[in-house]
Amino acid sequence: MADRVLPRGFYARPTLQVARDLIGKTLVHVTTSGRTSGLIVEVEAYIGEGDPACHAASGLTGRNAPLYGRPGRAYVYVNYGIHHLVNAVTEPEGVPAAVLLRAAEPVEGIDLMRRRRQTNGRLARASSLPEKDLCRGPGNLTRAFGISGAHNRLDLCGAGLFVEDGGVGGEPKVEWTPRVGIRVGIAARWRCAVVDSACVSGR
DNA sequence: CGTTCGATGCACT
DNA sequence: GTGCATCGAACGT
Repeated sequence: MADRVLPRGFYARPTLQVARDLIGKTLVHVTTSGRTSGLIVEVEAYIGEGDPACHAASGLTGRNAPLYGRPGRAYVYVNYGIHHLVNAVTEPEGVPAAVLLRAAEPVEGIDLMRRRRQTNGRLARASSLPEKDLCRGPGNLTRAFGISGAHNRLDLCGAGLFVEDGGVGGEPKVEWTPRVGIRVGIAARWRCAVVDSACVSGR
């Protein structure tokens, strides 16, 4: 297949540009259980120590170190004790910033996603989920894709977990809104989402 | 419809 | 000990 994996140079740019350009791209995770992929429809930017909502707001710590590292790597952490959230590290190395992947439209491995959603985690559902909800919300996305703490610092420019150039038709129409679920830094409109996508998480 | 709230791990103070 | 970049069940209206 053609090598459509986004190169490191894609991530080593201003975070808002990376966020915008990730919309419509394809997130792919290949495991022994199978291949899952989906179109990215919602992201959020977290930019630098001056951003109060960014994990780097208090400077370098053991947890947020990946934010300061190479662009194009994954920053995965646990929040609320039960959800893994995945980010793509951006900007040149040394600048702590990333794009949070919040929602995707399932493309490949939908049965596998559904199985992961139903069997993984403490909040498993008994009934079968609508396809559009499988990767709706950052916690749901990581569960459907089988992304866990083991993926922290993983290079997104290699094999396994990566983002591909979608090559799908025209550019989707997007909107910029305040970020969701945070208590500080709500003024910045750094959430980018596809307008009218059923797979975008709402408020 | 709407809002509230418990689950749950761990980094940080 | 505190506070989350969440989710969905369980309520109330």
